[in-house]
Amino acid sequence: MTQLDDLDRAIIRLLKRNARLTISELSEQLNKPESTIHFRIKKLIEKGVIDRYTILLGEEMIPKKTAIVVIQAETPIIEDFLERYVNHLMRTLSMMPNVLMVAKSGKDTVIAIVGGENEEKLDEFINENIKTLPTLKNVYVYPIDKFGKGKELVNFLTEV
Amino acid sequence: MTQLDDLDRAIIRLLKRNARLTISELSEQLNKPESTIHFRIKKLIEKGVIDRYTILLGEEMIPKKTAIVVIQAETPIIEDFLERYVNHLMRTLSMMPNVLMVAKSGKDTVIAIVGGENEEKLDEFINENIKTLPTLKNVYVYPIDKFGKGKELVNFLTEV
DNA sequence: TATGAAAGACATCATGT
DNA sequence: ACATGATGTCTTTCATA
Repeated sequence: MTQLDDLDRAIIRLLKRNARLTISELSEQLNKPESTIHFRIKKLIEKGVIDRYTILLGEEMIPKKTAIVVIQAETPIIEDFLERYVNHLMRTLSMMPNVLMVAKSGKDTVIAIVGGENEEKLDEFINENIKTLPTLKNVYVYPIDKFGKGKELVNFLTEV
Repeated sequence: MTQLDDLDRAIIRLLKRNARLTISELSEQLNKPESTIHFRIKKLIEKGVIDRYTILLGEEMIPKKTAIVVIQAETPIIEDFLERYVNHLMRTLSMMPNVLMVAKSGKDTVIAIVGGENEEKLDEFINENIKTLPTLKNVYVYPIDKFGKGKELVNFLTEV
């Protein structure tokens, strides 16, 4: 594990908020010479602490309404079919542009984060494209009414 | 709503993968003049299509094990207490560094994405810090075994 | 590992097609 | 939408401590 000092953490926090801050701006805000900031960032990237730089899309590009959907597959008579079916389910869901995240939990459960332009279109998508998938035991839908933390995951996960 | 053309989308996709690409690199990869790329990016930022630039943390900084936790609050005798209690719950969870995301669904449900160094520490955290919260009706824990899409949300949400 | 200075690369802007 | 060139800013490298 890599040990970070205060300067490393300060750089990371500032870059998380705005990765377009120049080295000279960082140097000014943190009262360190440009070459030091440059050296630290280079090391952080080399060590893999900073993985990569990316962009977040703005409000007008992202779904206005999201929901977390918990999907449970019916246990088939032949055990081995379950794993294959759940994998197939994950691939199917992953391909849908409305589906922001897909994860597997346990043998028979798939959890997805789903987005839509508004509440109606989101419900429509879930009813027509998820609840209709074959061989499901349960589908629990948790519409998100308000984020308390991590709201921006939607901006991050949205594709164009 | 803003209408994007193929060039806009191509720029966004490349910047999502690597926001440190220079205008000249983008210009080369997309076979368009630098001035055009520069102009497009400027417009995309002005229009709010690109919200901001950020960094993702690497594997060694992020929790190795995550879980989605669905928390239902007990309905109190006095209706009005429920909203206050759920809001309090959200604030409490949001302050925990292990908690990557918190969202409210309906009147009595809070959903969180929680991370830990490994399965044992994650379970410990959930058992000691979440299941022990007062006035809960149910806590469903869905440990994530595998991501099918959106895996990087963990890199995005992790703080230092 | 930290720093200062210098060289080279880059973004930005204005102007014109 | 694209081309070009002028300008100032930023990154990167290297020598030194």
